[in-house]
Amino acid sequence: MADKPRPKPGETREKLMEAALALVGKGRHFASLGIREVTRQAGVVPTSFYRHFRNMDDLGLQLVDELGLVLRRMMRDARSNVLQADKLIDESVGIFISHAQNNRSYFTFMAQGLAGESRAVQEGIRSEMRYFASELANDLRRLRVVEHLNDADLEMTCDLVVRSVAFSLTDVLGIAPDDDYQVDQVRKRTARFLQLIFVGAANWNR
Amino acid sequence: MADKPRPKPGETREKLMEAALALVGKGRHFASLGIREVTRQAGVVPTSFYRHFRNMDDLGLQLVDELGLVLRRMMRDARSNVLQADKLIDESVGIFISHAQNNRSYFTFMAQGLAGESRAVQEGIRSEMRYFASELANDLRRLRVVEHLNDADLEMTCDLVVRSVAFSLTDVLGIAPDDDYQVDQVRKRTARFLQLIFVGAANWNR
DNA sequence: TGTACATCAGTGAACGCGCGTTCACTGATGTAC
DNA sequence: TGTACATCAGTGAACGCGCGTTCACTGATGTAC
Repeated sequence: MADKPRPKPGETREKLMEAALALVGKGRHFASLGIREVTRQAGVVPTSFYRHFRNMDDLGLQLVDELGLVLRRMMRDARSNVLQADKLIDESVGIFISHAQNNRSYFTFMAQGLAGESRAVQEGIRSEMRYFASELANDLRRLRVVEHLNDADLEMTCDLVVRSVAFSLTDVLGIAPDDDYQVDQVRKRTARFLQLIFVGAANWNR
Repeated sequence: MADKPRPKPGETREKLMEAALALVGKGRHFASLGIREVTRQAGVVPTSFYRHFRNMDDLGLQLVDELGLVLRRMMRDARSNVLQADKLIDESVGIFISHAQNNRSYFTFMAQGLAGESRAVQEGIRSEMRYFASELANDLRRLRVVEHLNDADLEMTCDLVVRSVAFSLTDVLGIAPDDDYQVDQVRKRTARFLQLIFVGAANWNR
C-alpha cells in the first residue's frame, strides 16, 4: 500500500497560495474567494487553512510579498537584457509584457488588489509600485539620460511611467494569451506612451 | 394606522442600486456582495431583488450605465467651468477631483470594476474611458492647442491623459475625504502629470 | 547515540448560520371596450 | 365613465446547501539532556 508521503514543511502553505492564485487566474475575484473553496482547489482539508493563515486577508498579504518577488525578477530581467540604449523603451516594454503573460495570475491579483477590500493589500501593492518607480529613477540617473531634471521631477516622471505600464499590463490581462496581434498592439501603444512621457521629460523646464 | 404608501415605480430598483453602491462606499468589494446583503441594506425583502435584476452581475451592469451619467456630468462641468485657457489643466483636474470626492462610491465601483469578475462590467468601464478620451480629443482639436498632432497621436495622448487621471482618482479614494492636505497633494501631482504629457505632445515629432 | 517530551501540521466530524432561489399569494396600477 | 381583466411589484415561508470555524485526535519532526 502506498502510504502518502508526509508533505514537506511549507508545502501546504504554498499549495494554498497557488490555489488562490489559480482561482484568480481563472477569472474569479480574490475578494469573493472563500476558505473552503481555496482548500478544495488545493486538495487539502479546510481546517489545514488555519495552520498557515488567520483568514483570507492574511493570505492576500502574503501573496503581495510574493508579487514583490515577481516584480523584482522582472526588473532584474529588464536591466540585464536591454542591450541597445536607443531601444531602451521598446525592449523594456517587451520584457514587462512577457512577464505579465507568464505570470498572469500575479498581475491579475495586483490589478484586483489596487482596488481591493483590504487596505493592507492595497497599501502593499502601492508600496511595491513606489519601490519600482524609485529603482527606475536610479537607473535613469545612472544612464544620464535625464540630467536636467531635479529629483522631484524625476520621481514624478518615473511614477507616471510606472502607472502607465501598470495600466497597460491590465490591458494585456484582458486579452486572450495567444492573441498575438492584440498583445502587440498593447506593446506598441505602451511604448508610445513612454516615448511621449520621455519627450515631455526631455523638454521639461527648458 | 399609518399604511405604508405604495412605493413609486422604479423606486425599489433605485434603492437596490444605491444600497450596493453604499456597501462599496463603505469599503466592501462589489464582487463579494450578496443578494440578501444588498436587499437588507436597501430595507427590502430578498425576493424583491428578482423583480429588477437577474443577478448581481446584472445590477453591476446597470451601475456602469449610471456611472456613465456621472462621468458625462463631470465632463460637462469641466467644459463649462474652465475659464482661463492657461489654467486649463489645473482647473480641470480640480473639477475631476471634486467630482470624485462627491461621488466616491461611483468611482470606487469604477476602480473595482476595471479588474472585476464580470467581463461585461470591465468592458463597460473601459468603453466609458474610451468615450471620455475621444471627447477630450475633440475639445483639444477645437481649442487648437495640438494642431501639429495627427489623429492617431492625439488619440494616444488623450488615452494616456485619461488613464493618468483615472489612476489619480483612485489615489483620492484611498485618502480620508476630509484630509485636505493629502487631496491637494494628489491634485498637484496629477496636474504635473498632465503638464508633462502635454509638454511631450507639444514637442512630439518636431 | 538513545530516550522523553514538546511542537507542528494535517485530519474528520460537527455546529449553527446565512446564502440564493422557488413558490404561491396579494393588492395596486394600467388597459380595453 | 364604469367594469373586467392582465400585469406588475412587493411579501413571507420554505428549501437545501455550502460556508467559516471549533474541537479532539494523530503521527511526524525537532529539541534537551
